[in-house]
Amino acid sequence: MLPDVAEVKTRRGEYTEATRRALLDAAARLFTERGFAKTSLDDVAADARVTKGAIYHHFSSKTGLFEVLFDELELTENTAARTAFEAESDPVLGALAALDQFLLACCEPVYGAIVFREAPVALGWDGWRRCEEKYSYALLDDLIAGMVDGGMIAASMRTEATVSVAFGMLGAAGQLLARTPPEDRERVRGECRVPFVALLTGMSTSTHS
Amino acid sequence: MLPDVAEVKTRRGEYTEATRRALLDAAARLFTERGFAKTSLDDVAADARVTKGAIYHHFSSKTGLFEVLFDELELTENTAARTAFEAESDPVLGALAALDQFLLACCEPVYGAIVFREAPVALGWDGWRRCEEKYSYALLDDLIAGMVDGGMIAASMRTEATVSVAFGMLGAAGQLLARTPPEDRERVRGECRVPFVALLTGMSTSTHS
DNA sequence: GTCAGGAACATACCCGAAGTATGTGACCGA
DNA sequence: TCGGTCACATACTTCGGGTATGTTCCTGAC
Repeated sequence: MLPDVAEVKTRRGEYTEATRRALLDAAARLFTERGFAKTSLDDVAADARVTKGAIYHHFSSKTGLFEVLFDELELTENTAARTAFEAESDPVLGALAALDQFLLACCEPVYGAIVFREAPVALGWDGWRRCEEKYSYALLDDLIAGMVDGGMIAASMRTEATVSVAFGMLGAAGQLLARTPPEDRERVRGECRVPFVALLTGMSTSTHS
Repeated sequence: MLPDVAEVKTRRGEYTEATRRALLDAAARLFTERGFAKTSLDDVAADARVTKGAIYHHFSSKTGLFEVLFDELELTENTAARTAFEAESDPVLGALAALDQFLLACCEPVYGAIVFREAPVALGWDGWRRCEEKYSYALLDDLIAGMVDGGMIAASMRTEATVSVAFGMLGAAGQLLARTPPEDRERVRGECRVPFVALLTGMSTSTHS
């Protein structure tokens, strides 16, 4: 690593952590701008002012690098959404609060691009789903369970299919927002809420199949 | 091309069409089994008993080959779904008929795998969406328009966001079905219908945002 | 104090796969 | 029959992910 901005000489660990951070930041930028497939590891390394050796020292592979980045983003966002959910006493209001938190996060360009646009490409659909099982799938499952236990929706809704389809909705909304020019995001975000509200309404009234 | 099974010597055009067909069939098989990324063009060529030169003679690139395959599958399926939709006089029943046709097609392993599992990987998310605009997006748009015009749902539903989110639902259901072992498909297909019915129900009753 | 050892990278190389350039035989119209 | 073009095959280039190895610096043990 070129010591061009190395004013502070502290402990070694801080240096290596800085390198790791620089790599993750560079990857986030380039993957968001050019896409995962069209970004080479040399590009990422150059952007972080290191070489490819540093990448393979800190991460297992290109996919591994992406996965760490993915986990970072999804952990913070998912925690925020879960917090919003649990802050409400009513599960339906909690679900809406979590939804709003999610849609808001998708307006931030990096999150939507990495988690919903690039992740299927980088990890494959199976890998993507595997990674999401800790986050969105788990949250959706809890969310639906809460509404079922509260008697708001029918128990027949608590299936893997419902969770998958709901996740598909979130993904589509996220990608749409990530692609929408900033000046239109507020409007589109409101429009995205509509089908979710309709789904919740339909779930609570329809007890038949 | 090795003339090992060249019993019938007919016109040249039929030979070349047979080669093209063989390439598309081989691609469909291998992309479905191994995935797009893990299938090389040499593999496809070998499976069709030709070489890579034949591929680049008939198609523009690996992506181009996939796109032709995608268009073929999506054209037939989309036509069937549209036919099912237009056969019903009531738009809501028509939408359900189209949905059932779609879910049924997803149980056929090639369609679901190519159109929903591999397409985002092969074409990137933007390219996928671009290709789908002719098919699923257009059909969903007409479908929603029909329900709005018939007064079944609020006009506020007719937005790009609703179409996108509905497409995300279909995609998720399709991928789930494509991944589900054959013996469970019937059950899962029924479970997949539930959130769609709930969405339609919710749309028709909720006139507020 | 020094010396072994490992952490944190850099450098050089390998290899698979997409894409390209060129060769070749067969057919077809003139 | 002869030039041209179609329908491929063959040989080559390029690019990028991954690996193997070198190098420097710090750290801790004696």
